[in-house]
Amino acid sequence: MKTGKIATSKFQNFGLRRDWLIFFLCNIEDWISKTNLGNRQVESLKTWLRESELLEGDKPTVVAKILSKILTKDELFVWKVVWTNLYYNVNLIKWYLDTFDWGSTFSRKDLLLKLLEDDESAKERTAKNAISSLLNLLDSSPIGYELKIGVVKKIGGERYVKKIGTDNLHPLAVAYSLYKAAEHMERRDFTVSELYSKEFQGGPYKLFGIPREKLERILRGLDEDRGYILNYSRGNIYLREDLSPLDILKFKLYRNTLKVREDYLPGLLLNLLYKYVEVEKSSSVVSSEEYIIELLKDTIDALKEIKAEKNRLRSKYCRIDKILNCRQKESLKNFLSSVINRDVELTIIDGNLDKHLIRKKIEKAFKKDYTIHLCLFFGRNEKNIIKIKNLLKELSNEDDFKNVVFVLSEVVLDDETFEKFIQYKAIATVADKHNYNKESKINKEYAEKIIDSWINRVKFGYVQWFLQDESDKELMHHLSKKINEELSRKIFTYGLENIKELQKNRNVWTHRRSIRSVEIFLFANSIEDIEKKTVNYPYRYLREILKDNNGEYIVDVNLKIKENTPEDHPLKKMYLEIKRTLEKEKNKGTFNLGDTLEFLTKPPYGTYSNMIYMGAIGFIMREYTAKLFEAETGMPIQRGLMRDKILDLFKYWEKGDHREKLEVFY
DNA sequence: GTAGGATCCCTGGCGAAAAC
DNA sequence: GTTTTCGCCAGGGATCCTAC
Repeated sequence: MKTGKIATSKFQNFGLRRDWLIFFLCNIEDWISKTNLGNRQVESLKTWLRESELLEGDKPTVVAKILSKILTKDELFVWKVVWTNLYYNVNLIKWYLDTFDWGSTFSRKDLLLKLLEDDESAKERTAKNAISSLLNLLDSSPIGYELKIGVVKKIGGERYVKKIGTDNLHPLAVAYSLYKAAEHMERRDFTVSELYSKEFQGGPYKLFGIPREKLERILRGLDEDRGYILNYSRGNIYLREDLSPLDILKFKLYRNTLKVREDYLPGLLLNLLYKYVEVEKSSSVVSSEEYIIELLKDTIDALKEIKAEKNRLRSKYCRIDKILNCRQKESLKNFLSSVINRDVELTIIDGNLDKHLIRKKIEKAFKKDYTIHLCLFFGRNEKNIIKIKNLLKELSNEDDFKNVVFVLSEVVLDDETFEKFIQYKAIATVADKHNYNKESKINKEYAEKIIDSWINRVKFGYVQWFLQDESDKELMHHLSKKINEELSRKIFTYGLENIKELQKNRNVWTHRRSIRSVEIFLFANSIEDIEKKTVNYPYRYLREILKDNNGEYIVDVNLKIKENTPEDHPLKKMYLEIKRTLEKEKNKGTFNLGDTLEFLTKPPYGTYSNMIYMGAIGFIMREYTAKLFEAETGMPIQRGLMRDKILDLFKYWEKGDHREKLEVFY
């Protein structure tokens, strides 16, 4: 490792994020050409990958190639290897692990002050950048929130880190950390006691905070594994001379290929056996024939029970939407809507359902007219995918579903994943019945992790989308941008998203009431007036309502829409349609403004309560100030009252409240 | 020695969230 | 509703490294 400086800005303030590493490991040969990260992010990721020993120059290393194969089976193992490598290559990580004790909590400020104290040459800004990278790494990767090497929490205005540690260490992760330490310390035998000393350079305690008792159990297990990995006796660890850290990774890869068989050994059965073996070891009872028959009877009963439970669960979880829990559904929704300005409503549908059931499900799925309606479909195999594609082609062309974005994941829920999920669920249920609470909990977690890992593959895989007569293939993590920039405009043809500059800021799209936005446009006397009132963020984006895509105003100085403005400009279109609709109400007596203008909330307009739409309606309703009268009082609707009517209008559209206040006449 | 690319570091704009 | 603060991110200059 390079000696000296701890503080560094070489990570550009970014941490190594889970999504980044997964994306890299899924595309190790061509990740640079496929990535949509910004230039500084790529620079940061490259640095993290080099320091993690996954890149050499711009080429993936053997370690990267092995980890890419382990990733889908055991993602946490990958992070343990990365963390181990970072300790030896990044002064900042080494400093963090060497300096702070397990179990302690410290604020961002504490970290900064300690860093400035320990690295006197560091400038404050550089130290801040370094801490920023470290916190970002802990906050956005499983190193922090799953391995609990630093759990980041915001208390009040400040971020705090709690260095908790984990005892959930794979034996081979322990072995890897020991062989890494051996490489750096140039010796191959250690004592457990020295692993727990402050001076030891790495090892499973320094890196992961594993309790001694748990570590000793893992070491005994490794020793009993025919001494392939290491020998352990009475607190002494002897590593093999002919093995390197890389060999441990190869061993893990080999184990993974055997894992399919292991998975079918029911965990509950193993637990039962361990339990009996422990009893036997601690007592002086010699196994009798009867005892063994009794033991086998119990285990065979357990196997039968698990088998029956599996059959029951296969029908219970026959549909993908039943397999996913709320958190997993939410995670997919957040992923798919990450950069979409409008709210998104998502429904997840199993493509194997009958056509009429699918139709019914979609009809019930969406509650609001102004949101993006997303239907995410999953299949079970390639043949299935072809069938679903044909179905979606048909549905997307139907009039009832012309505003629904259909998305089909090309990553299928394969039999292997499904069976593993069922296996763990079945063991958990049986364990629960027999009051093996710990086993039940562990197996429930395994089942969830199997699906989490599959969701991960889905997120970085391809999808086929269908909207009206169009369809295309896209990486799922690009779909959100595609919807925001293209598909949303296809649904809301006269929505304000058609003004490109308005898409640049999310705040103005956030669902909220904004009296000021209404007032800015309703009360203005001239364009200068509007410009003056929209100087500061976020209001400055609102003036774009009055511009076209070339940045030219579509209104004259007196705020009249120019004659030559194309009729498909969203604001002009809304203005004309409102005019046409209200004209019809002239001489007809009292009418309800909310009902009459409700068409604006649906496609192709998609009006809802946010800063830009409230501003736009404020602008359009200028025309009717003092021309409309309130039914209840007979009073003319002047500016102030018009503002209140507009606020009521949005409330009525949203919640159905205040309808009576919207009764008006000409 | 020099050119050009890679890396390191500082600065500041912007958006989102928190505080007022 | 407005102002302030914090974190994310990019631009760009300085320095280091490497190939010629």
